[in-house]
Amino acid sequence: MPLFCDVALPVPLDQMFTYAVNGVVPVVGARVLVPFSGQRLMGVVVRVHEDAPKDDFEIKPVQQVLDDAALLPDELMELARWIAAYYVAPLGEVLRGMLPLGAEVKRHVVYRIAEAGRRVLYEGAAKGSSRRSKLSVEEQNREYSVLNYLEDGEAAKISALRSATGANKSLLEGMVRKKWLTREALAEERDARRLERVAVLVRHETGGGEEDVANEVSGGGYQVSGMGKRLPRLNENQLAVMAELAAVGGRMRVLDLRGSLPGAPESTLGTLVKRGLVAIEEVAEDFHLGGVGAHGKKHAHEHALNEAQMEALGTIAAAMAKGGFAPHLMYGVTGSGKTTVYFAAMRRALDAGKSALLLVPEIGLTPAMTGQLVAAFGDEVALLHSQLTPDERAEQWHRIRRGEARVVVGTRSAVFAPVAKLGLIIVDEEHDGSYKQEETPRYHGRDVAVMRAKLNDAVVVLGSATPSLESWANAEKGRYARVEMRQRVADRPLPAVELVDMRNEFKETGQEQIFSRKLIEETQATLDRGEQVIILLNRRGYSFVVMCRSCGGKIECENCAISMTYHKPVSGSDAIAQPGQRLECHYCGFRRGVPKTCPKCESEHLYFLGAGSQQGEERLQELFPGARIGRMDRDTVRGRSDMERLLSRLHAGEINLLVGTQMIAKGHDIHGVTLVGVIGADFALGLPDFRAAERVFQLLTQVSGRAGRGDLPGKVLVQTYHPDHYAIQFAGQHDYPGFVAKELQYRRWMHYPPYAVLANVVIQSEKLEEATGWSSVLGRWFQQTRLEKVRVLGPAAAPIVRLKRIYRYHFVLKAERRQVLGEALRAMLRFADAQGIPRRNLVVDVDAVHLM
DNA sequence: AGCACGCCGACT
DNA sequence: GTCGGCGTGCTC
Repeated sequence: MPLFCDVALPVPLDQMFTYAVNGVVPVVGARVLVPFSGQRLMGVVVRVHEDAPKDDFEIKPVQQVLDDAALLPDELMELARWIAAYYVAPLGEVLRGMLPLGAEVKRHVVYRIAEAGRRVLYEGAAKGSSRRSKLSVEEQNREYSVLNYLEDGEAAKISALRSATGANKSLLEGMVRKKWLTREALAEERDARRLERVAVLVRHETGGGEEDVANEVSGGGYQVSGMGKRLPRLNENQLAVMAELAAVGGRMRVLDLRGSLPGAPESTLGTLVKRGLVAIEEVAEDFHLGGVGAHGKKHAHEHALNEAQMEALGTIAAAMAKGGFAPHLMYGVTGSGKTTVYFAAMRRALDAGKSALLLVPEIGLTPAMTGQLVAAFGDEVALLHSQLTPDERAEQWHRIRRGEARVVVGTRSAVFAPVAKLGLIIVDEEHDGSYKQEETPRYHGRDVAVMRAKLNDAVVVLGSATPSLESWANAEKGRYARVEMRQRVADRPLPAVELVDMRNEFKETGQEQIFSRKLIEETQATLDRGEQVIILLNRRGYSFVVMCRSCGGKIECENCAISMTYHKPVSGSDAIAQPGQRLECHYCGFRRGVPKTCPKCESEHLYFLGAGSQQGEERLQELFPGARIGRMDRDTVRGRSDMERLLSRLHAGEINLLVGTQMIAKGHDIHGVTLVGVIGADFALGLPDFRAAERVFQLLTQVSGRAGRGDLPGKVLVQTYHPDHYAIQFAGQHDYPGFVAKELQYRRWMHYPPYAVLANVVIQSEKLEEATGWSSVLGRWFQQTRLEKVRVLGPAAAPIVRLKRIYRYHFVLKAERRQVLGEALRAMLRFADAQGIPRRNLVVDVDAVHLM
């Protein structure tokens, strides 16, 4: 009986591939290595069966079965299938996102000498270099030495060839094209854990005696003998290394060895290895909780819970005790102590023998929370965040899979953590846009969390001070139980919010200023009282538009239809066109110098518009020369440690005035802050985005929440050009329910989520004609098929019509029911396929968050 | 996506 | 005549 297995491969193709099983029969959920279009790929087995495929394509055999048990449990396989169907994404790509094990299968290319290569080697040697060749003599020599190196017929990796001959990839590829070499792709399994180098003393038999090198060295001998031959004397450094190794029993981590002998040069060990006295072994590193310091915070569970927190915990705990799927929406104002409840609920889950998952937004994995987690859960916690290397990620993944970590905290993809006996999932700041993955598979971490809880009969808690309208509507419909905390802890008041009408400010002062008189005045007063100020200036860089006075054009990125942002050199002076300054595209990263004249009309009258955080900082420095100013944006915070440093300086009071982009709005708990200034947060209200009001409301509320978290009450000043807009008004009154009621009304009228399900379909191509042509082909199809109960808007140019050199047009599909939407999308993809529109040029984004 | 294959212009 | 650059089509 022939056996076949269907394998999901990480390629953008909506199908499985059938392979013949030879030898080991893989189980569903195991990884296999298979040949695929001249490559070797890792895939996941989704079905094992005996049905020979009808179509006669060549059935290739599975090359290697990598797991003898399912690496992904049934439950996660089911979740993967759900995601693939829901988000109209290939299952193989979904699975690739779930397994962080890219590190385990290392793909590499090996080269082997070919017949033609041998001929060149033997005949060409006499002929000398070909005159015809465009290559330099040096490169020809290099090619020759590559052939020489490979003469024995063994395959070699590029790294070996590079170090032996100095050949680079393009040289080797050139030789493959000339058919001098053949190339093979290999994929081999590797231990996922990080390897560390250990130095080991090599034992040598010395004559017939029992003595070995270690004894001789530690016994004070100055001569080392090996294999009966006398070796040259060792120098001091070498002896020190030998002695150190002998002293600890002959084995030591290379890292530690360096640490204990700081004086010895790096090369010493290498010399000893060459002489055969020391060997280097690579062993899997023991687990280290990478980079997590103990941030000596009090144990979270030691905090006494207040009444509202107890009630919230009670509801969640009761649901856990009862068992079964139970989704909750936890609406708690900023500063109401949601984190404390999360921790207590997670503790309950552990106590009940279950495990718990806490999802946080990208920036949310703050040092403070990390410290609290370690304090509360010790080494039972596994952290999965964006800054782990693939190896570290895999290491954490395996710890979780083995059941060593029952509390998992992480960003979006942590929702796939392979925990057993899942009892509780918490999604912190569930409204946060970073839960949406902006590449295939375009899943929403929050929604996947709810689905996973459902598949696991677990409790899920979506927490926020500004819940998404989708979640709020679900609570209204009774699908989610509601948990509310409307008071701040310790009865602290929410900050008073004052709006500053910038239109009046302009009328009265006659000039455009970043900071209003009111904000300057209040800032000064706050600093004078020894308190701290946070100012949100929601744009990076110095000026976000460079305009030409003559033609009115803006300087755009070469690759994108986007204005470039001006960044001042760090130690800049006031003068404008100086070297070192640059324009930067915040979408593709393209940089250029600042031109002297307009690229379009050559006019010299360029001017810089729109203040970003960099300019804000500079202005603040002028206004408050005595202030200790810090800036927090993507330019000053690159890694977690930068954020950590800024926050701890803020905590310590080393900074008393912090300016930054929206990353300052998220979750930080700094007690000395009593004034928050908000600049340009209402800019988004002018954008053609149906979620603009929701975003602005969330941002205002979140940043306001940074004020008055200590003993002193806080105040918020919002500078706005839209003081009457309901998002601004309701945010000023801390009236989330009021805002939601109004916004839901608008969404209902406009048939937008949560009253409709929506998908964005982007048609993209580097060639404008392709993008427009395919768009109209699809547009005509949509018109003709008149899909039932689906509204189609478009085709239209996407809001950013060109991004990274790719032209983009889009449709927005709206439907009342999800099923209908999914069918429409699949029908569209089938049509597109029949029309020969390549799948990679179509992006389907179900529940799109940005319609960019 | 990534790879092989094949057509075509450039160079000798 | 080769070399190598890129467009096309397929992948169990």
